[in-house]
Amino acid sequence: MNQVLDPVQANAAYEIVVENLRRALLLGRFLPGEKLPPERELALQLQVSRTTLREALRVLEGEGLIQSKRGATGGIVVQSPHMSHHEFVEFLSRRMHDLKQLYEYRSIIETATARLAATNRSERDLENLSAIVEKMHALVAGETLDDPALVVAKFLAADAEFHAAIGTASGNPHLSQAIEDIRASKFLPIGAVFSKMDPKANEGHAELLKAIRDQKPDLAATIMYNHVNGTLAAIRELVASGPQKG
Amino acid sequence: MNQVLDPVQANAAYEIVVENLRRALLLGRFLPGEKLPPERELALQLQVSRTTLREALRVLEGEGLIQSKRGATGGIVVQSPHMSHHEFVEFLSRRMHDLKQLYEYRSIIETATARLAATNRSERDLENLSAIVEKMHALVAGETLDDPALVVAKFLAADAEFHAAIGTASGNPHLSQAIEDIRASKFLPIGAVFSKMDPKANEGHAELLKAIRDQKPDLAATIMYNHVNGTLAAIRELVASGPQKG
DNA sequence: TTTATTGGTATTATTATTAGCCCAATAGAC
DNA sequence: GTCTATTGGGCTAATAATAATACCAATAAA
Repeated sequence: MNQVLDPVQANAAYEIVVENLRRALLLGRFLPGEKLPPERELALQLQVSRTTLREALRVLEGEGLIQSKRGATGGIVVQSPHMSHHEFVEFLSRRMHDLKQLYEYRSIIETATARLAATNRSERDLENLSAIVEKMHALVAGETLDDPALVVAKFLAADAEFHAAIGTASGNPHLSQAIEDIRASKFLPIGAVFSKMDPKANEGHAELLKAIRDQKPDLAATIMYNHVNGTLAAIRELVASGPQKG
Repeated sequence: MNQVLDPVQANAAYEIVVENLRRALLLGRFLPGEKLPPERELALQLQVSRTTLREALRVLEGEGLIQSKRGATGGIVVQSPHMSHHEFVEFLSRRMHDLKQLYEYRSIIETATARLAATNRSERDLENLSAIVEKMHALVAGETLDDPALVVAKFLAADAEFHAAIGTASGNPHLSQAIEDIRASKFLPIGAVFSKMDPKANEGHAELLKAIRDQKPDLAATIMYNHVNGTLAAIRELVASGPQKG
């Protein structure tokens, strides 16, 4: 008999915890500077022992995503991403092939989702989407008031929420899941290009919401297509212009 | 802090093995009547202990997918599916809501994949696809010679291969993965409706191959769309007509 | 009858995970 | 300044899952 079956890799519990927490961090469910729940509470929520949780935390600490501090005001603090412009461009150009494939996939998924959402959206969906768009608008408007890195992080978290909400509005859980998976992909640096394209991206969101509210599937699909591929174009531009600069 | 994180479920090793083997069986990598490799060899391939493997085998035996026999000519024998027509219709109508969502998703994924494949296919891809179509043609032609249930199983395995090959031809691994995941979904009974629609489905495959060979993306997409939704329509018909019959 | 091949079973490590306890640091309350 | 509450850090013993190994039982062909 041929060698038909791949070895199974029995994931250690702490590895699963790492993936779980990393996903939450990448989706912006915890912002830089914020603290995660105390270890004892986290262990309860995740239903693992504190030992196992701590093993996972050491991994994430090694990756620079979190940092632990002892004491009454201590805790598990989320760190902000830390790549220099040069490192980031380097990272992007090395991953360009994978990124193109990921964005091709993302474009397919999210375009179809937007189209469906325009048909199936409920009033509740529209309320959610409006609230998120307003939140992003406020963020962009008040940009100078806060730490810029934190504003970007908040904007990205809201952006993730927005796309997730469109997934919900589509009514198809497979699409929702796919959107979240793409977003949580370790190599999807939607984030760091946003300093360049905040206003435009936010306009796109407002247009998209309108198309969904007006139940115009084709228009919603077109806007989403341009939105996603606009991000990819921005990445390409960055990579093309980067090497000369730095 | 709000209850933001879901409990992790540390999958037992034997559970992962179950999923692995079940997926292989659902994808038709082992046909009914065939034997899996001996336990000791399987354990080696999967890189788990024989104890763990056997635990997994007991689960699959419980599900009626395999059966173990001792002795020199014994082994782990793959069983054929065993639902009666009535049970099957019952199963389908209970799952109709999930099925609609799954097919909606499948339609999106596979239509986009066919479109890309028509552009990106290599000569090697075309050879693969031709070989599979021919194999299916031969199966349909020689239908009376063999056990009909086995012919259906072989046809389904080839069908899975065909769709997977289009995924490969698209050049996008995310789409390939999605296609395989959908196919392996426990509740996708592509299988049992095929006794009704063999010839038509096979014609669709030939047309699709032609469109991909001629590099006509829109045509390939249209054919795939009709192909997938034709299957769903067949399921709907079955469910609609079933209750009166049985 | 022998022998090779297979699944079935039992025993004993080894390892991962849990549960529980106490220590060390930190900052606010008194 | 001294408590006190809260946090992460570290240790140990118990438990459960998994692996490793050996041997038994059935089967059929040589």
